[in-house]
Amino acid sequence: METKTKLSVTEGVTSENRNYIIVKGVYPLDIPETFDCGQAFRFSEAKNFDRELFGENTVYEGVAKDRYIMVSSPNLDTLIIEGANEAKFYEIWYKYFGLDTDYSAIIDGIREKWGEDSRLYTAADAGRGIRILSQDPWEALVSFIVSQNNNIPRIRGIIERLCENFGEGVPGVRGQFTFPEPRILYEADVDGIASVRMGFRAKYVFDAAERVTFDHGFMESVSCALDYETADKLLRTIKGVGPKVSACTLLFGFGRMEAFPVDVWIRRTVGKYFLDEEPTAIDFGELAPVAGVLQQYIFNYERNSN
DNA sequence: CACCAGGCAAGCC
DNA sequence: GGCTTGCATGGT
Repeated sequence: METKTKLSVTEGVTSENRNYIIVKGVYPLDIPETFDCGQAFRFSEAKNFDRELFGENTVYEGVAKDRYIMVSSPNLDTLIIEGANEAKFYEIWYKYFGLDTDYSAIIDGIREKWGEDSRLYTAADAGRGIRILSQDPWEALVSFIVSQNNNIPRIRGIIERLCENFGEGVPGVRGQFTFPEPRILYEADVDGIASVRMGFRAKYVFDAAERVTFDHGFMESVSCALDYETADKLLRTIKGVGPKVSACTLLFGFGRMEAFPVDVWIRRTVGKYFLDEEPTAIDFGELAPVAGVLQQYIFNYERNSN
């Protein structure tokens, strides 16, 4: 599902002397939907932003790949990023925002396989601006360990405190921090990690930090594993990483689009989508390689329709 | 004040 | 192997 349409990138500098780019041809991409659907915890709506550049559109800000950016999507075909030039866009953000994947083809595929009146197509259509972000694997691993038996607002708070306490300040911006390196969290020990009020999850994050710090090939082994099952088994040798956390880490951090995280929402509603099939035995057909995208449409739709 | 939150490990049988 | 229970913390 490689994307075929060409993007057009315009770059410039704001009156505040910040780089920006305007990318056209990104259809379908919706920034608020993408950052609010529970896959990333460090981007939030910006209150102060350059109205000359962004107008009255909703703007999100945050740190990814150790860089601070402000982003908006004035329509589903346009992406504006402040804090990047064209070279950095192709080097970092093109992949981060999933622009190498043809989401129109996925949504068309859903309509063809399940029909226009199906609940799955309704969910996909409603969330058609969602994209699976390609996040840092270590950040994704820790974030989804923290997510277990937890709610999204509190997950965000915990991750924010973790970065404030153990990350590094991003040069040139106040109050923005990088995600802490494994070794820093290992050295902080369980008590230090627990100080950001993540409760029983601190010992799991410590176990992950210890593993990644001292087993240098670990993340690479997960990344390079030929089949999904091998990567999944490796991740689950970390304490606190079960099927759900592993699937989310592989989907959002390692780019394994075939991962299908089964959480409470999926378990509760799977029968409305797939005729009482077991979540682990769903027939995705040709869409199996991107089952994670379908999962995200369902998660988003069910969570918002209450 | 119970109950729940993008689950999991440990302890049972 | 499958099923039950406790878990830190904060929001409703």
